[in-house]
Amino acid sequence: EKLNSHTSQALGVKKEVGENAPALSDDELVAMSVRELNQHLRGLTKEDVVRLKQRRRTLKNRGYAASCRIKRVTQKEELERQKTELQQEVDKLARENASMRLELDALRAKYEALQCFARTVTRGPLSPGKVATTSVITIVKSANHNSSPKRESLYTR
Amino acid sequence: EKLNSHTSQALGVKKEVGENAPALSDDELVAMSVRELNQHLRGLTKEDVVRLKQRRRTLKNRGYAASCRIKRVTQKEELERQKTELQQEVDKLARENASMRLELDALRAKYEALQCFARTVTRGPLSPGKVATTSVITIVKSANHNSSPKRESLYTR
DNA sequence: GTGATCAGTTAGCAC
DNA sequence: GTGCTAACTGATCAC
Repeated sequence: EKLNSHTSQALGVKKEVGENAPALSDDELVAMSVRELNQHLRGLTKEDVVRLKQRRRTLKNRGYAASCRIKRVTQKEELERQKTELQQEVDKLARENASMRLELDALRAKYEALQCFARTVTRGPLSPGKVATTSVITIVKSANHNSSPKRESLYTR
Repeated sequence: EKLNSHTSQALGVKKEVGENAPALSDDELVAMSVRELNQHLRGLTKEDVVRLKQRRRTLKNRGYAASCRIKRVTQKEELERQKTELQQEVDKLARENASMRLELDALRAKYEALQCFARTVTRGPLSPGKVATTSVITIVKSANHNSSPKRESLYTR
């Protein structure tokens, strides 16, 4: 917005095109090496040398400020990116967690049912097998309705 | 650093203490309401009025710039805080996940062991009712190997 | 001397 | 007119 439209005028940099100074542009001046700069400094007033060096410094500073702002923005974006990434990981883990919990509950129920069945089988080797079969079916049904993990754990340990 | 040490001088604000202008300080001027300001404007040159208003505007802008920087820093800190929070949540969920996976594996092992046991037990007796019992076990067993929730539901319901 | 960053200033946008 | 913010500047620090 402010841009550098004024610096070359308001800063009072001389543009004596009649001399050996070929009216350096801001871009040229800022890109110049110190060696190159010194060549352009020949035949200039000591005051002009100071002014030109100061203009160069100011132009450099302008660039530094720009990269500073870019860096700031970049870092902020990076933070937000990492935040999004972490949030996705949280979601993924939470889903895994939930499905595992379901699986665990289901397996506990099945285990419990099998346990009851095994108990009845080992307890009554003399009684008719039809009774045992019927009891297993009943247990499987009740295991489906009972989905509380806490009470189930009493049986599995 | 630069501070406001120059503003009251370099900006050329008149401090005619001999008149009815009591030499406003920066703090006073910036805290003043428009109503109050107008009272202090009485008897001043139109030029001075403009200058004083401009000084007020500049002082205000100085404050705005400061709060803008504070806001920027605060937001960055907030982002980092949220990031840390999310990272902790990830760690917590990952731990839960790992322990559940262990629990699941352990339970699967126990279940399989019990299943083998039940199989051997039911194979022992020679009564005629065993055919029905064996078939029930077979159903339960196939439900175990198949850990997909969708297909499992076919057996548990 | 170079690069980075802070505080202050200015321009310009939005309300 | 008020508040905010991008760009710029000068001061200052670290290397």
